[in-house]
Amino acid sequence: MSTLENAVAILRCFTTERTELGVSRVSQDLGVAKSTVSRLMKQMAELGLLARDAESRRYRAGYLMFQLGSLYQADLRIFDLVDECVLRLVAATGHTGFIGVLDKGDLVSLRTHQGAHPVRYVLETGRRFPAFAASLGKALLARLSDDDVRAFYPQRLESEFLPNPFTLDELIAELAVIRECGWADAQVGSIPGARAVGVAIGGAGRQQAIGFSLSYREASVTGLQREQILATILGAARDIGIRTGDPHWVGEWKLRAI
Amino acid sequence: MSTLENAVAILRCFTTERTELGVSRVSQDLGVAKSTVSRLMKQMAELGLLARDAESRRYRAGYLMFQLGSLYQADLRIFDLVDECVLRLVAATGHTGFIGVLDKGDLVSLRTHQGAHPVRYVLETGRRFPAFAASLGKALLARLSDDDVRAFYPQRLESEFLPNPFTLDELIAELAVIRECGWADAQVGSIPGARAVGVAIGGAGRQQAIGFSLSYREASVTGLQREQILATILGAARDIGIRTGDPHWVGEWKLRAI
DNA sequence: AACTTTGTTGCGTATAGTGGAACAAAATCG
DNA sequence: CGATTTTGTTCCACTATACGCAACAAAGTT
Repeated sequence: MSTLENAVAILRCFTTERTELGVSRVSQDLGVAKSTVSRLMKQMAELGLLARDAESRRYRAGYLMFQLGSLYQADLRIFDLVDECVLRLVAATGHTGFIGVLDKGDLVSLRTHQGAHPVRYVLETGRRFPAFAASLGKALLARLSDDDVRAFYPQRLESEFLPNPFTLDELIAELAVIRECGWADAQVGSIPGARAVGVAIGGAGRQQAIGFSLSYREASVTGLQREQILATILGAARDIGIRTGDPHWVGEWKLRAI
Repeated sequence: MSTLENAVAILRCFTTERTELGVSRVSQDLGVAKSTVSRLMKQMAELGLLARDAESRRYRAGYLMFQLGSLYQADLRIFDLVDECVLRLVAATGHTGFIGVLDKGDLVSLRTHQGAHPVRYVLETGRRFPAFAASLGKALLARLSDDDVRAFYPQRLESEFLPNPFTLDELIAELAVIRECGWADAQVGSIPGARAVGVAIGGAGRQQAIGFSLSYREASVTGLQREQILATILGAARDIGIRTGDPHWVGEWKLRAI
């Protein structure tokens, strides 16, 4: 395995919950020799990727990480808009909001805003799973060509997050519908009665699209409320889309019943 | 040079202004063979550190960067507080705010909030320079032991950002004063008439301290206003310090005339 | 004081990364 | 539209680098 792969793997060991890690821990998590991890983390600390607590001898995130994060946002100016928008929606509806992007066929979670409702669907930042198993994943996939999507997956689509498997052809058909109406919905994980609606927003050029979704419990939402949620999301997405010059949102879109 | 060093060097080539870069450009910027850069950037894109525009074949920041950025903030919860606080101060006073941390003897700029005043002191994120040449740099240094500080620098302190050089001993003496009163001031860069006041805030444990400063033009600020600025900054810093349990701010501090 | 647990250092080996040059593919230009 | 520059990839031989193992050191536990 290459040095860079190892370094990234080490960075991935850190989560928003586990913010301090020692050499041994990382070593056994990754199945890499302690010596290797020791040297590598030391080097990463020298480069600013990590910072070391002198007492506990454990590592934390380094300042460079922050700078890299700002870089991403500077590039993807949409993110600020989406984040702010999701925050507003979550405050207004009380449901949980997710923001994510596509990496090949996977959906990578960038941020989640917890809603006020007692039942919550927690999804740690950085978690990745098949895009076809989530609403915003499908919304993002719908922005790609069918051929691109086909390249990602086998014919049979299954996942631990999916209650019942379906076929690639069925997905492609669903994506066509999503392209028409601008939004996707899906069951959340394999939680019964939990659903989510997701949309995707791009930028002017060939900028990478970003998606967000709102999850709610089917039982605690009336049909009317559901339509309101959808209308709000679509309105918000359109707002952002127009501001960023996303061709998908400047035109008209067809309505679809929920 | 090691792979990791090269990779980080590549990441450093990106700035908030130059958000898209090609292989050739990076290659000559770093003085590394094109072949090396080509392979490395490709690999970095596969790992999510970079993202590639299929058309222009150039690279941008990848989603992983964002996650790493969130990680830093999750760890350094103070950052949110400071950022929000600086934003408020900038809005209230119209002066420019800087946020930064210490890396060895260098001050690394994490974020700047532009003020409303016509004359602005722009400092790109990620820029680093000697900590002794800036107000928040000195405020951060004051939290270290004299020995630690002495280890960073030679006896004679000079920098392009410093109007006239001074000695390490003088710095140590100044740090002692800063420790007493809680804040530092300095001329901004080598701009005549531009000054800044800076403070540093830590956390409960041995968390890395973070600093911020407000810069203003001496001519456009009366003595009274200057005192108000200082009082506001000190109050804000104390608020945050108490919330994060920073021992430097929970006690009393002595007043010092400006 | 014995015993985990955790991090660092040497060392031989083999792999992974390097620069140079040749090649391919765009973009630029006359 | 063909010539020329610019830009990115591939191949290859060489070497440096990063690897795992094992011994060691250091801190925390019992």
